[in-house]
Amino acid sequence: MTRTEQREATRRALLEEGRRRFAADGYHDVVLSEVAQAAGVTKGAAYHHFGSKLGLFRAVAAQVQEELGARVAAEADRRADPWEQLRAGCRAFLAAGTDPAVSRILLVDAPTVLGWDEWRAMDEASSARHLREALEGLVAAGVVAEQPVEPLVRLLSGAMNEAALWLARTADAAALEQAALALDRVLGGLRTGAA
Amino acid sequence: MTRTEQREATRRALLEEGRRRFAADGYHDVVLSEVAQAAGVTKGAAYHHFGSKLGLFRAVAAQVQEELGARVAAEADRRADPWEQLRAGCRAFLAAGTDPAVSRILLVDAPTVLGWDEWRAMDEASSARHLREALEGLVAAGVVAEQPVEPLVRLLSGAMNEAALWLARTADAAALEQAALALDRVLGGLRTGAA
DNA sequence: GAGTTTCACATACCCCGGGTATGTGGAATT
DNA sequence: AATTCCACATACCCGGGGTATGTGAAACTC
Repeated sequence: MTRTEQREATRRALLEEGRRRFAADGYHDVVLSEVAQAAGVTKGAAYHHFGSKLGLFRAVAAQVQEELGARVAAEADRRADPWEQLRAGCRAFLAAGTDPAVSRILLVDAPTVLGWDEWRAMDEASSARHLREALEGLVAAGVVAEQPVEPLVRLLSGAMNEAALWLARTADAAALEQAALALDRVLGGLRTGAA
Repeated sequence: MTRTEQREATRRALLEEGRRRFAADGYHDVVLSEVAQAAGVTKGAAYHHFGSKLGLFRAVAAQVQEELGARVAAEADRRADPWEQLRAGCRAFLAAGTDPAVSRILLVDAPTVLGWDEWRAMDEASSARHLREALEGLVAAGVVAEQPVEPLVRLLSGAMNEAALWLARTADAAALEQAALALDRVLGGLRTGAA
């Protein structure tokens, strides 16, 4: 095995095992040497690749965040109408909350582990950006009333984050539909010709 | 000084210093022995009163939460109309986010330190309860469309939590008004005779 | 293709800080 | 006045993040 191959292999193994444990046990309860051992290497490898426990977490969170953003975007792009794209994206996000990797890592631990500012920057780079662009497009198209988009993005982002966490705890299948309907009503308040 | 007096005094001192440090530095970066020392006692006192570092944090968070709930309720009670009460309460909550004790302790650290379930139970006992009762009242009065209130509470609670954190970072005074207006639009979507 | 360099780790160690077990002195009880 | 009680103080343990250094095999040089 060539060196770059080996390097990539251990890096992936650490990332994978870290993701599994961070999602299951939370940042604080994960011990780095155990992650390394389960990945077939030692703690030294983890520090060589990620510099610190926080570094590994950051890499894991970034990966999960990217995947989530892609999933939401993909679901939105299956619709033609911009308003339906927004709705579909929101629903996809809510559904994604059932994945502990999303709920535990991204929504619960990341803000306090990475700090709120870095977390927000990370969120902005993926899922929040889609939300912002969708809203800006709707404002430009006159579907949503002219207004500063930034506060709106924060409100909706927070609403969905919390709702996703709530859904993750309530195994009720009907809850997802209820939350989606409630979100529809809330979003409906933004439409210009709101009925 | 009598014993119960002394007991209360050290307890209050620890609570006060802990609150200050948790708000300023975050749970992880606070070292318990330093809190105790600044409070004029030793680590032993802290363990005697609160059992663990987490115990102290729990007590601090509960206190902040209670204060916040009272503040929001007080602001709401200054209005007569139920709909205006809801708006006033929401605005008061958003404004409260500038206090690091609220933003850092309650909104950022508490969910991951106490666990999301305990955090939610705590939130429910104070601020979220007011929101639920307000919404239930409005539904009963026919102002808000008949629907499951639970998902709605989660959505709005999350929206305001995140918005409060955002406001805490943007020293802009206009931002609060923008966020309040955006919240008005979102809430407006819930009214039955929505215009 | 032997020697040299590089580098991806492994090994051994440090040390901070949460937690615990036990001591103590003064208030409360009898 | 003697005893009990209890709110702490003191001394200690130890898990786990971080670091400094060693090592062996791949990659490069001539």
